[in-house]
Amino acid sequence: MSTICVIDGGEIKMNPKRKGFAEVIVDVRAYDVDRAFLYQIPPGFAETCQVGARVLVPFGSRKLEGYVVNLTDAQTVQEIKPILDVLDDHPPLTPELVDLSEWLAARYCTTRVACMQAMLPGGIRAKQETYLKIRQSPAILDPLDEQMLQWMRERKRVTLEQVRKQFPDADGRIDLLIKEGILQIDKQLHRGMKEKTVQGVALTESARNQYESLIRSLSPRARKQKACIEFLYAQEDAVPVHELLAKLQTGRSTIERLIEQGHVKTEALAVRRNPFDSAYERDKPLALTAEQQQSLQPILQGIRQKRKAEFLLHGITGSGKTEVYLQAIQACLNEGKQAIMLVPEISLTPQTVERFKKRYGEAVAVLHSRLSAGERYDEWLRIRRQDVKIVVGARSAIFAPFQSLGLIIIDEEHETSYKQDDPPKYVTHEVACFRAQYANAAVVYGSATPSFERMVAAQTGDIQYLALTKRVFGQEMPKIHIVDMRQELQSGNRTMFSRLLRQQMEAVFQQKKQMLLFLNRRGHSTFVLCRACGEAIKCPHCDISLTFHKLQNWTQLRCHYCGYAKPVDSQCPLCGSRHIRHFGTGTQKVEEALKMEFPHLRVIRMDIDTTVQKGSHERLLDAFRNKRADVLLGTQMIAKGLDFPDVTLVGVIAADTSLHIPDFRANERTFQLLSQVAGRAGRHTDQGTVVIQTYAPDHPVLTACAKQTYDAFFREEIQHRRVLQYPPFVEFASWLIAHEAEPTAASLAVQLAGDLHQAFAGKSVYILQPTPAPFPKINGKYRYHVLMKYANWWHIEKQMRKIHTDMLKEVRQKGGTLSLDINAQTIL
DNA sequence: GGAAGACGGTGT
DNA sequence: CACCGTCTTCCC
Repeated sequence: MSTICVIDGGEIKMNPKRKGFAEVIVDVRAYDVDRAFLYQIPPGFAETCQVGARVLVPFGSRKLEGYVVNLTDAQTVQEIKPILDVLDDHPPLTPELVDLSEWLAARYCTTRVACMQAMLPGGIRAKQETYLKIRQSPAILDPLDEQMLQWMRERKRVTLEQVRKQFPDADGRIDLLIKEGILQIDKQLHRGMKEKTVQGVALTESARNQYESLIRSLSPRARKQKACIEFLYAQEDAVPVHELLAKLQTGRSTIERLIEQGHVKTEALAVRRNPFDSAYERDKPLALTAEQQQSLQPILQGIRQKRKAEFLLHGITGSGKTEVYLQAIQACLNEGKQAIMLVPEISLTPQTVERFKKRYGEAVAVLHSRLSAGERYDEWLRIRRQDVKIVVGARSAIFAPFQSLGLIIIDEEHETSYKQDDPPKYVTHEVACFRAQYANAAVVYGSATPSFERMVAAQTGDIQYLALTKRVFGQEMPKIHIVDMRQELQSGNRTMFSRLLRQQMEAVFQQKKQMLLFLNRRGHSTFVLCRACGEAIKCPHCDISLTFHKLQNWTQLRCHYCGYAKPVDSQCPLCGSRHIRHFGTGTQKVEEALKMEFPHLRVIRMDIDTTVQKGSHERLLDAFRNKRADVLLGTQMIAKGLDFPDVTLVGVIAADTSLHIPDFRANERTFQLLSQVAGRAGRHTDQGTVVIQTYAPDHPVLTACAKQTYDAFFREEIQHRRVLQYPPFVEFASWLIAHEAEPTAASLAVQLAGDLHQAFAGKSVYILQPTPAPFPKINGKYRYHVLMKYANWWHIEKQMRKIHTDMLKEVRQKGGTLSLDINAQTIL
């Protein structure tokens, strides 16, 4: 792959008034150092110390890494310390990404470094390790201390961390031993990830110049040495030493002799840690259907035009979205620009990667969580050097350091994984918009069940709507049955399998096909449901399910949204039935029931319990794919991205569980989820069957799902959102306070809510009552949250930032923690 | 985040 | 007033 490597600063401006000072953000995640510090640029670093460079600077009494965010001519009189070192050959951050980090920090109310760290591959930064050494071993020692010292003696180097882990309650004793001079701490800064190198060899200048005479001067017995020199003479660059030795069938001593004599020199050769084991056969673009063609055309225009353009590609499963992406990317490359392709981590399977590798070969870099730190770093470096044109990756690949971006694709746009859940808690599509604006690029959102946010934007014309309504190979969509579990109960079927599901299962197994059994359970927040009428008990104000709380000696139903609370009903408030109970069936329970009722079936269960081990996920899926089981039973994790040719039946045990999650998006999510699961059935030859069991068969989500009518469902549901002022018509921010003492947590939350009320009085900002968070106690800390909604973040940003910093101080001081989630995607 | 100074309690 | 644990401050 021959690409021109353009790193910014490749062309050095011959400016006589070169800026002599750098504004640096130090690599410390704390709010009071979240500003630029000024440093002198020593003449020696004038060329390398550019915006985006990673530098080493003196900071207080320490040396720290930091990032240059601006170059200036300083006017200040105060003493300015010099930069100590520039840490990379080329700045790891582009000027665009430096700007983006500033925007991100403001948008998501976080520190600048947190944003920069999110943009860089983990492991690039230096890591400080604290080692513990034994200075002296006194004869008389506390037996516990002796035991610890013995353990340390048995290994060469131990970190403080390791000792702490091994001896959990030894903290105080370690401090004491240090003070007594028995132990010593030794802090070392380890340089971050580097390129992997192998030893390479080449002829030295002098050997090359005097080649003829050198050959002649060799003893006739030194045949191998001669061969070496001849081989290296024919080589332009250094050759990895292991390759040379293998080629010439000789050992290390040959080459070492030549090195000693000064004929051969060694040099470190960078090698790529390549995560792909095989070269892929290349393929060609497929012929497009008329619909695909119609969708592709506007995207191509969008790539060519000189401003940002956004598209929503709404295509049913099997309608060939990926081929549209691939051809759009081709057009982008033809324009000399680069492309980012984002997919949810879960669907970043070898098959997905293969599709891109086959079309674009070495021009593709892949970034996902299963790469080793080294592989990830190398892939990132290939991007940074502009050696690749395309990145396929999960969320964080949105920060790929490309310099002329032409296209960003966000596939399965509606997936929740596009929100990062630690700071900066960014929403990927917003980052995409920033970058597209900056680079005048096109953004394509793809989904079979688009998020309401994107649909509304399409309606208002902010993004262009493109639809794929037909399957490429004309397969039938699966047939979806909704089963009324209330009737099952009435007819005396008290099991968790309806008669229809049972019957379908039998048929599937007789035909030696396979099935997925989906248990739709999320969160442990239990809601209360009437098994007779199918109603979940909801908050009278918020249209959100109430959550069942068990306190010491009484139970209560609570609204996590507004704080409304009432006692638990013993009978249904609507129909008076006593068949009322709180829900929460686990996968184990279903597995037991399956074994009881279908003892001959081979079941694979996939949930958090069976997939904690690394690689177990793949192992279980492989076993199922190889037909070593008839049923794959699981939660969300079996809903997405999987493609098993022999699955003809999908069963959903109880759709209600996700329907009644106390979140305004519950309906949207349930529809997306059920559509996704349904899509797992009959993807190949046979038409698939889907059986969805529910206590609320008339619920609009379920009727829409049965008919697969996304548009009608969207039109109806969006009305509720508009009336109740939920996103996308407003935006949520969610504050969370945690503290060991419940009253403190509660009072801090009340104080926060008070501050917010005061700051935004008279503005169209709604602050909801502080309530216990959905998981009210985690790790011994009581959690309270305060939700707020507003129309435009930038109208409240300054005040929010102030409240955030003030409150953070207050909460920290009292020993608690505070976190803030801007544009929260859920109110849980 | 973390070192260094300020602070405030305790003990001879 | 030295000593020590904890809280505050400052870092170009």
